[in-house]
Amino acid sequence: MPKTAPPDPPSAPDGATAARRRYGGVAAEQRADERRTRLLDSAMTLFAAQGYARTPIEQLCADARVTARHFYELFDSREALLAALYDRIIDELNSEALSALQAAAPNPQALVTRVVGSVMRHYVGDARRARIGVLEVVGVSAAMEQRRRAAIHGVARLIEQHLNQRVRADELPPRNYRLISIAVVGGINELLAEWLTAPNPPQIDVLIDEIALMCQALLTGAAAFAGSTAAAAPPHSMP
Amino acid sequence: MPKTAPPDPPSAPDGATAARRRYGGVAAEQRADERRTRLLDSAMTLFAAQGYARTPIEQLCADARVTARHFYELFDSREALLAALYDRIIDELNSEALSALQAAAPNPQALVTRVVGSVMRHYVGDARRARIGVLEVVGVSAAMEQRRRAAIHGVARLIEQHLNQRVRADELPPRNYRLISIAVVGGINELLAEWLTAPNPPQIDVLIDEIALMCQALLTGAAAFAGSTAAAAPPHSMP
DNA sequence: GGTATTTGATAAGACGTCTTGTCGGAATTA
DNA sequence: TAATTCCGACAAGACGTCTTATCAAATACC
Repeated sequence: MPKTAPPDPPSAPDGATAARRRYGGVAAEQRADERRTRLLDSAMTLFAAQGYARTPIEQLCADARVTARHFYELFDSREALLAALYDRIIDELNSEALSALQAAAPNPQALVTRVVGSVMRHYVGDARRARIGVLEVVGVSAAMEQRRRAAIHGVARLIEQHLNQRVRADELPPRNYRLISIAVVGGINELLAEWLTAPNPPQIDVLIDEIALMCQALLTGAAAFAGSTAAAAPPHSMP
Repeated sequence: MPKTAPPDPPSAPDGATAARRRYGGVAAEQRADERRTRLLDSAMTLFAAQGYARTPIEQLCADARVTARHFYELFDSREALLAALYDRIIDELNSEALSALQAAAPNPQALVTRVVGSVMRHYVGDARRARIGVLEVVGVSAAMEQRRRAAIHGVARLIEQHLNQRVRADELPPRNYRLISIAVVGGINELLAEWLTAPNPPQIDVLIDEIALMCQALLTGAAAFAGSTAAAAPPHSMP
């Protein structure tokens, strides 16, 4: 029985591309957005609670009340979901840092303390955020590592730009501060990992004070090296 | 045909526990050691070249000329092999750091520069070592992360002990330097990751100078904070 | 020389997850 | 009301790896 190919529907209902219908009173796009939001929320909770590696798609879908098919319409893979979540986390972190950096401060020391405090408090404010951003995205894949390192670069660049401002204000010797900035971000990241995994971590304020003090010490020491060896070193590559 | 159970061999040839025979002129224990060494060497090369995640046991065995059965006699899993390799790497790193720290130096500044230089040069001397120790062990599993953090703690403890020596010599204000030490190790680690993944990294000496300078700045700054806020802070927990 | 052990190689089962496909039913538009 | 689209649930194939079992050949002991 030669069954002829089904006739092409008249209005090209590709499902994904065209002519999506309202359902339950909400537009197709909005429904997709809601699913996406639910998935991101579930991922935020489940990835933080039991780890990314131990959270199968099935569980994410169940928690978010989304079917597997819809999941794959929104994300190519579980890792893509993690990447989207991480991007959101890092975007918020950068916004927080930027606004804190631009706020007025009586003196440079106070600015450092304030920025460190507000950024850290924001990051740790939602425990899930820090846990995912610091611990869970680590080592997932080569692509994810690249993304993570790019995020570190982003934050480091904020620091570097601020240091360059201080150079222009003659508070610091002119120099390429790129690597130092990266090291600072790496150090803070390590301290956060420490804090997150410690059995009975101290108050977050202890950590914040420690970080702020470290930054101050670094700045004080750097200012003392005005005529040092590498002060006029050429700009580093390592992009 | 009821085949009776095979009689227990008289001398308890458990294979693993007792009475192993010589073969090819070498003792059983030595044969196992050689297999173990070959596996560790192959792991060092393959994990560094193509990554831990993309190196199946089969390939390790083929490269090391060891069969899967022997692999499982020596290691419980692929991760156990990575752990053994990592332990070896970290042990060597600590030895290097310890001997560099105990060497005589004309002044404290020179000591820092020398220690940083020799440790870094050792670590990067074999590119496979740094790549595995810095990049590949990351995020493999919860157990592996714990091991990695323990290794960071170990190196940080060396730094901390050295700083406490300087406190006793009145070169630094008394204080708990544990978290700062951890942050320094984290920062260096991040710089190494940066260096290892950069498309065209600079000479390693550039990185070493940068790290040494950072340590100097940190020390100078810390010394300037003799009467600071957290100077007499109680010892942190976070074990 | 005969028997037992070790070895190397292959094969096959197990495992957990991803990914896609199908189905009836619900909601919507015409 | 009829046709269409969307939803939720289930299931089955695919995939890659781990892990164990089997077997013949090489080697050592008696």
